[in-house]
Amino acid sequence: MDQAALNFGEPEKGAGRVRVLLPLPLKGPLDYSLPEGMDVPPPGTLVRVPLSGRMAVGVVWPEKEAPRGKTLPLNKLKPVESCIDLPPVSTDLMKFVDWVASYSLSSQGAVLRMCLSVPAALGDVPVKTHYLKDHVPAGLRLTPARQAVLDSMPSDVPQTASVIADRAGVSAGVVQGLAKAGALKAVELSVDQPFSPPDLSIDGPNLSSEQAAAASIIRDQVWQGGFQPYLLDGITGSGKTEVYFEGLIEALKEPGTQVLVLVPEIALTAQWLKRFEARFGTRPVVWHSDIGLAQRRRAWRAVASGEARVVVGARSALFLPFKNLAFITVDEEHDPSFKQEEGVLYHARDMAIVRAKVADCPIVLASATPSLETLVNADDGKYRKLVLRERFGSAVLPDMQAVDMRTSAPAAGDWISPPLTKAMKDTLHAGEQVMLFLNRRGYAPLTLCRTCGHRIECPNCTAWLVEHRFKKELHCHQCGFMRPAPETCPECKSEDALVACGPGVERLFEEVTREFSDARIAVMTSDTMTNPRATAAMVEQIACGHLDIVIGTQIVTKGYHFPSLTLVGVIDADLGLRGGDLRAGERTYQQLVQVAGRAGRAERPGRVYLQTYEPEHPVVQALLTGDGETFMQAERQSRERYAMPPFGQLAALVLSGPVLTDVLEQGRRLAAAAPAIQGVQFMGPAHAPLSRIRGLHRVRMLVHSQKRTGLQRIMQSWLRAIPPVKGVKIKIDIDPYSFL
DNA sequence: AGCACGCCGACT
DNA sequence: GTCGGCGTGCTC
Repeated sequence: MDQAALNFGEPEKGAGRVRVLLPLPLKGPLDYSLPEGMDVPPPGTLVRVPLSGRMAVGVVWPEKEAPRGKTLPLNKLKPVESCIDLPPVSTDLMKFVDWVASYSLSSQGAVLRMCLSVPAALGDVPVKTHYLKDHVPAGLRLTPARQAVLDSMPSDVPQTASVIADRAGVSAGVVQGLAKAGALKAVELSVDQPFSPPDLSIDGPNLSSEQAAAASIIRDQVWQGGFQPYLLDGITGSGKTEVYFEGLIEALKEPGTQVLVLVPEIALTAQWLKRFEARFGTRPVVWHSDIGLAQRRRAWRAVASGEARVVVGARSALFLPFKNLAFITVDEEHDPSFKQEEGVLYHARDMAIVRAKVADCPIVLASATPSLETLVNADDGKYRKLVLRERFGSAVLPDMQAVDMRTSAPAAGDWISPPLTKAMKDTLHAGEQVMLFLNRRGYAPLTLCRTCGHRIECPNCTAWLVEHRFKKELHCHQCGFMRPAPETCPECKSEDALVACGPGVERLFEEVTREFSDARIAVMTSDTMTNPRATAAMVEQIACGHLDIVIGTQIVTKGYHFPSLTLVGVIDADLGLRGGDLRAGERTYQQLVQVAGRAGRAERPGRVYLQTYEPEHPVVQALLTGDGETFMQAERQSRERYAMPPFGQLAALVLSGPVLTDVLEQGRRLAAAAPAIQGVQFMGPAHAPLSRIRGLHRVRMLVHSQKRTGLQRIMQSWLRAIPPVKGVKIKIDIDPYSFL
């Protein structure tokens, strides 16, 4: 990550002219004139401006040293319509937008769009009529109902008619009648209730000496201020959360400060929020992709005004308009979901570092299984490392064992080996819970016709349709296509010839139901946990022991804590290794450590069974011996040897379009124009592993630089020179994580 | 992202 | 003969 050049040009005077950045993927800011009598709005001001026949909201952008290109004459410019009555966007945020845009090679406007992704927040906030007591006019007929209203109303807190009526035990009409008669005063109040500030006086739990030491270092840094990243490397159950909570508290002691906690989307659970509430006496401001429109507006405005002191959010929360950001935490920093794979492609963990640098504040990256990138930065001294080695309380790490599937094979058509079955029986006997982990949704990943050999594929993608037997449907996990599960082969019309191939969690459910007929079983996947309420209910059921066996995809690896769960069975420990991309080993190791961490968190020791066909694989060995350090050291050496990230840098190009020959032609042009640069290799074009998605053909290229930084410039000058092929889109992915 | 302008099918 | 399909292209 190139953190150089966070410099910013001084604002420049241009008479009656302002540059406005719009939240659109344009080349850069547009110029507008200032109407007669309007004060020059300072950079950061939100303005409403005309744009090809409509109104748009933008931000007055600082002038760079030299305005590139030709400037339009003042009289050709459209005037700014008005300034919006909201606090101006901070200089920090503008620097951050510029930085992210130039790092990710996307337009500033596309990045700004992530900051202003709340159209509702920029308009007027809806109001609701509230009522207060007024002087009762002479001659008012005071019926018993009216009297009840006046008696039950507080004298100073405005309330809505329905609340007042409820409390008085009358209908809302009575309240409106009183208001009409002048006995009540109407006040229009925003429907957005303010967030209550965190309570810093609540006593925290007693910290272990290790936790206390780490917390005190973070607290000192927060108190002192200034940019400094920390790696908080603590095994599962070591109480990392309590440690960074201490950092939050220290930051919040200063009036007006704000703190941000970034978490993987999926980890924003009711359990996490409950924990927060216990420590701070209130809920934090929550931000993620599917909070409702009203909540979005309320949260955005509260962040912009400074009222929101603590924000917990998924990666997009990085782009909120903080006024005074004083501390950032990235929890589970290794989590691959921090990489944004659509639109502006960025890694939220890396951009959080930049955000902290711009805000000049400390940042903590927390994980039980830190990414190699972060470990290297810590070893290089860029990040300070804090280590927690003890599990909190009396909990001990689970006992891991491998099941060699070559010698302990399950019965034909089954997926659970005899040793794991036995362990499950013992665990259930002891009144404890079992979790089975299989990172595959649905019943079976492939449906095959025994007669003609036809494989049922998605019509739009090069991908098999996955059977979802609970819903009696076949789904494409790439594009969302679905169709009813057929009875006969769609190709040869044979009856009873379709067979499901390979396991999925639903199939596992079938097997478990058969083998453990009186066990209470839950399946946890994104298909069964579609809304937070259903999720919370299921989690509660498991946590209080109403379920015996949990079968889940990666969704179970994050954020949950089940006290009587003592056995974890990993159905296919090799699954993640097959893709063979550069981080396959690292990612599988991290994921399996995280699943294993679900076992035996309370006083009961846990056991983990890893079913594998390759027990001697370094990942499996690292898990069995508990020696992750040696494993990551080996990973590090191999990355260093081949100058792979973070020792070198990668950029991927994905070309896509409806006509394959056009896409290939674009690839050929790009390859032909690739510059010869020492230490930089251009690879491809080649068909992408997923060669068609949503009907678009895909071709990939990869650029590899031996140097750690600076690939952007090379990419830019290379791509600028290429004539575009119509109907072909080019996506640039700096620091790619997906190679599909 | 909108909203324009711009060339080819089913309607009064 | 028109209304309108959404395919490229521009927005100060």
